[in-house]
Amino acid sequence: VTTKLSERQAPARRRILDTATRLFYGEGVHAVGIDRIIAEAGVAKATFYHHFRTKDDLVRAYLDGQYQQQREGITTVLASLDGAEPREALTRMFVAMGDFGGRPEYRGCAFINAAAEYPDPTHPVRQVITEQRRWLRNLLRDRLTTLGDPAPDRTADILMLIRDGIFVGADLDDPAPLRAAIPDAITRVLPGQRRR
Amino acid sequence: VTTKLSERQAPARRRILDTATRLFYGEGVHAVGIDRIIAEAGVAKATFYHHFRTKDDLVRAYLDGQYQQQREGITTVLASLDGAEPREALTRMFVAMGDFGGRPEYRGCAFINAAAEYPDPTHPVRQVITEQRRWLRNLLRDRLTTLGDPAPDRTADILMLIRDGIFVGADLDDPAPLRAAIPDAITRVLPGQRRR
Amino acid sequence: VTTKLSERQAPARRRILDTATRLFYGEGVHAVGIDRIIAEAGVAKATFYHHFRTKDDLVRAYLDGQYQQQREGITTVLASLDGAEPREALTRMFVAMGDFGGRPEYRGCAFINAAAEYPDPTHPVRQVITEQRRWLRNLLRDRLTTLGDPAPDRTADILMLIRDGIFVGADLDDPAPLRAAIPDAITRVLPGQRRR
Amino acid sequence: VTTKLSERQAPARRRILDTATRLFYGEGVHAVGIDRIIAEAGVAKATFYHHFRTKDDLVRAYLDGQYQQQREGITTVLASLDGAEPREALTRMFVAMGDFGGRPEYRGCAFINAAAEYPDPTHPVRQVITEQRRWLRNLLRDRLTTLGDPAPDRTADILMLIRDGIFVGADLDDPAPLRAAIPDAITRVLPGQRRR
DNA sequence: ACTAGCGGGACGACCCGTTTGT
DNA sequence: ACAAACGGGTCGTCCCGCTAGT
Repeated sequence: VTTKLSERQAPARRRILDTATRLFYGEGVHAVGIDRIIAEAGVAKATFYHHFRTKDDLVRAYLDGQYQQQREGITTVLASLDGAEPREALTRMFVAMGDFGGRPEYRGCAFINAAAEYPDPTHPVRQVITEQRRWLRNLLRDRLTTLGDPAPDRTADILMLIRDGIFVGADLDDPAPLRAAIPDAITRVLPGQRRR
Repeated sequence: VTTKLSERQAPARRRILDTATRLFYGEGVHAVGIDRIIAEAGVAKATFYHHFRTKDDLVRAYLDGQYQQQREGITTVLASLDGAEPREALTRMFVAMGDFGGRPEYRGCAFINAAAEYPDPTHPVRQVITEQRRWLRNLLRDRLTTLGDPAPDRTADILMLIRDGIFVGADLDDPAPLRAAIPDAITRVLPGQRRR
Repeated sequence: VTTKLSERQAPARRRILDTATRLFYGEGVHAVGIDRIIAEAGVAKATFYHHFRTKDDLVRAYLDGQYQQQREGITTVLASLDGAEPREALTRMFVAMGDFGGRPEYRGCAFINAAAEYPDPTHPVRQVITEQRRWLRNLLRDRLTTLGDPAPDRTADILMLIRDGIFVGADLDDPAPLRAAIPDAITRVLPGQRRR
Repeated sequence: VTTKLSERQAPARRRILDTATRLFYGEGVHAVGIDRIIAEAGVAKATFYHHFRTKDDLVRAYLDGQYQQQREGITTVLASLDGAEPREALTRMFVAMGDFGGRPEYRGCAFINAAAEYPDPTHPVRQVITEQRRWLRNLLRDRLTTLGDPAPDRTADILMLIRDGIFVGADLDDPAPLRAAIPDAITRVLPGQRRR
């Protein structure tokens, strides 16, 4: 007569983290209190503090989750582009970012937004952000190296500018023209191609 | 025999706004309470609420100030570049942004940071941000038109990406390589110039 | 070049008292702050505190004014009923109370309402209320004596019940049936008249 | 060996409501702050806001409690008068009101007092008051019908006047003569009885 | 592992009545 | 007549800890 685990609802930790992700991303970290999270996750306070020592721990877990999701997302995109021409693949990757920014629930880059609320660069939360950025920059640089860019570090830095610009602009401006500009931007920035 | 107004300390409103600017920019809006602002500004609570109806009003005033300062800053830079070649002037403008991002007290773009804490796009605070962005994009587009860019709107969109990327990256990454990449980025993005 | 007093708007003290009367009666004493009164009266704070030492002083003045107005009102009604049969005059007086309670801006008896906000029976505000009630009861008793009531004190007490009931009920219940009941109530309560 | 729930001290919600009832009734709603209530109830603020979403919610609960108490009180009185002559029972009921008004801690009618602090007739607090009054009036009318009153609605309206007069006067005037007048008042008001 | 409830105390924004100086 | 100052008050929310019970 006991409910099997497989039939039970998502375990408490998952529910907490999912709820926190939704609320933190949608409304900001400081704007969402623990009480609201536990209420919407349907768990008791003690349960929350059993799984997360403090709110900041939860914020870290939230960003860790975002980091992993982003890696999986980009990995998937790149896998689907396996046969494509390298330059084309890179462009498609940035277009995918634009697509992401065009979704109705889009609310900016979780990392950039979190950084705005955690000014102290030594804060653990910031470390996740730093790690995510390093990972992405390395990925770009490796791709550029493969692609034969004579200055892959430099181009990677520039592509990072574009990336941040996309994530910020898709939130603050009209995403339509911005997304339309992405392939052009990548083309201009990548080396060795005649223009116009 | 009465103290002249000019000799008195900065009037209350100024002190409040200056303090708020320093704290909001340095630590985030939600992270700074009214009590702290009035304490550091050395004014009474009633005085604060005499000058600003609500905290959001103060936030608006803070961003309005940032907007104006930014306009003045860019105007000054452009004035000092009056004789320069248009393409060069534009590059210098972006380099100046990088310089701004290299300052020790730099903490990101006040507008992007504020947007992260005000998710609701209809909020008055967001309107200041929207206005600032429109102003900058128009300025860029006009410059590009003067410069003979065949697609000034498109290039302006791309330059906005670069701008946001600079302001974000200068906060989240090592600003040195980022700043070094700026002239290159502008060169690549601007039209009609042979590359490499 | 000085504006003649006769040309000026209502003097400050009057404007303050009128505004306070409107707001205190309409929204309650505790619910209305000094700031609001001076704003709506269009006077400076210093002016306010020049005319009234404290808020409680203003409340007293407000109730004094209500007291006087009520006396004048009743005096006027009675004067207009000078020739009427005494019993009829008394009835008319209570009907007039009901009429007062039927006005759209009616919000209950100023004295009863004020007493609800000033529980301490020794408070100056309460003394105005006590005085008003004594005055009215005496007036009723004298009328009843004139009218030949063998127990004027007793009947006055009962008529006071009716009065308070009218002022309370006209605010809390539908005033229409209440007002219709008034002449009947007086008839039943007054002595020596056959019924039905 | 664990303390049974029944042996523990009164649960938080009860303590809060009891304290609020005492203070709201004794000093007025606006005059009593949340902080004072939680201090005297010995609960934490979070506990308070766990049980009552806002202060107004507590005020509603306070009046709901008064309403129920009053119903129980009157029901008890009527039960104890079960065999009595109907007219006598009604008189006794009003005498009981007077007794209530004669108690040292008496501070007026909780409903009338609350209405004075909540001018807006659409406010939830007012709805409790309206309900209480409808209930009482209906009870009186039913009694009068039973008693053979040819105009039970009219007499009920008049008895409501008396009721309000008692509750107001017992607070604002000397309760002694007022209480002495009650049986006489009821006699005069009830139909069909020779007088004097 | 999870729940309900409670305690604690600092802090959030905002308003109170009052006084002073220009 | 205005602006500023003052100190404490309003209601409400913050994050976090703890106990008792399932």
